[in-house]
Amino acid sequence: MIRTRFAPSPTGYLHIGGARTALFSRAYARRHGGTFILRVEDTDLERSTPESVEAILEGMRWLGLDYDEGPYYQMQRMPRYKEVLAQLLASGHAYHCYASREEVEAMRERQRLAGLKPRYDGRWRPEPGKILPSVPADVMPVVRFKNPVEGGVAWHDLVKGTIEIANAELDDLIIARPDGTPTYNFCVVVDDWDMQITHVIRGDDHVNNTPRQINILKALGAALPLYAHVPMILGADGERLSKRHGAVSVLQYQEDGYLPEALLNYLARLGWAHGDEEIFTMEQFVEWFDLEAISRSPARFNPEKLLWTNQQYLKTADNHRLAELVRPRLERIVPGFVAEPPLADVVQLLKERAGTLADLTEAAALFYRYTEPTEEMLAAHVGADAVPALRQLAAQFGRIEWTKTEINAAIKTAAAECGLKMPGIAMPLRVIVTGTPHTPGIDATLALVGRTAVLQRLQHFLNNLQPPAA
RNA sequence: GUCCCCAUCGUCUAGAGGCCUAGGACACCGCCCUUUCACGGCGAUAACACGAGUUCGAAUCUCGUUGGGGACGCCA
Repeated sequence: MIRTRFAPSPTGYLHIGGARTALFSRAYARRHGGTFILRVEDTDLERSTPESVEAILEGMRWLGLDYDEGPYYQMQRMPRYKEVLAQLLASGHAYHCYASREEVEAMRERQRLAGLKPRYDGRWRPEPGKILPSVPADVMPVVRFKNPVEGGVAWHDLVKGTIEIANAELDDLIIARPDGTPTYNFCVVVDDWDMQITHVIRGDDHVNNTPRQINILKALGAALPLYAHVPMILGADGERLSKRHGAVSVLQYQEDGYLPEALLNYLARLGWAHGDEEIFTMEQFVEWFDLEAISRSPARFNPEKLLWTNQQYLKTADNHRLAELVRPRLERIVPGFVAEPPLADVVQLLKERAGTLADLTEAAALFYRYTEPTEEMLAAHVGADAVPALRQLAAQFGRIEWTKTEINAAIKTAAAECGLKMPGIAMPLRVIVTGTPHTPGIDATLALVGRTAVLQRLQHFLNNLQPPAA
């Protein structure tokens, strides 16, 4: 039975890198009928906040990344960690270290200066026949894991292949602070062990933690999970993705008007591919997903392709769903918003031309608030030769059946009778009725704006025409 | 600096020795469609980092170089 987990630390929002890891982790479990677990790694009291927990859960919810178990919270598992800690101490796999923080930092500084990798030198590590320094009275010790000195650690990474690291590269890491609270590498091990995680799927930045965790697992006599390290997401400049590159929070994309399935689809394609497939459903993704197919090198985040992906989803999204997504946005920008014409109809007309819900909202606003065309706009688009046709239409529009087809017919007739080509009449109408030169097809637009408003605006324009200079 | 990992169009990628005069997608450019803006259709430009091997044959295997990313916390 396959069990995977997503283990974010609540020190900020859910970012897109985390979301992708969660997506992969979940897809792998689903693919194999396994269990996907959410575990909140909140042992950093200084930085973890309940707001972050909520933001992460909210992000997962929005994306539809549901889980089968959890959320588990590490802070609620303290007794268990302390128990295992005592076990490790008792078995001689861990020891107390009284070196002060300053002392260790000085040690690291010296090593760095000497061109070495900064490592704890094991001064408090007990060895047969070794005499330890005398215990200072005023220092509370940390607990260090007694890492093997000889040999190395190797594992077959499911995305990267075999990785091998010499134990000589590792040092005795701190697994508990002076106050007794356990640290990350230790909690992860105990959790993965207790929760019987079979596949640890996580970001590339954890590769270096893996040998340490394997060593602790071995000291505990625990079975080793399989590991899969997925490459990082980089910004457009190839640097590690950060706020500097624009939105990194999943919820920011929600706010910017992206559909969750579009974001997920884009994220899935970042570092993973199934032949030439670009747009696919979550079901297909789960069916096709395979850890071995994940790319081994980091990928750059490309906002333009995300936008395109979103557009693909917008085009085929259900009108009523889109209407409900656009409604609150419209309410924000149109005072006293009333959904007449029906939002679903407006959305149907506009969704093919929008990249985001924000675009869609902006375009839809045209049907719910009217801004009179500026003088410049009129000068640019409404020639004197259009006036007769406009007069004719003002009369005609009152009589016809108010449908796209009838409106279209009336416009064509008026244009023909007044010797105008389509743009010669469509543009003036567009500008006068909507206040903007960019709208969908004029017939469909007028149909939705409604007969009353169209006639009123047209009449208003005609009434205000300056009489020709006599 | 030390260790780990990586390397195909600008970007995301297909490619697991001959199917590759390297395919798809985004972006960019051009043309078409057109009632404006879009959508859409068609087309063009564009890549196997470099150098040695192995092999009848290498984008695909090996080594090196260069470049990039990650890690080196009493953060996770």
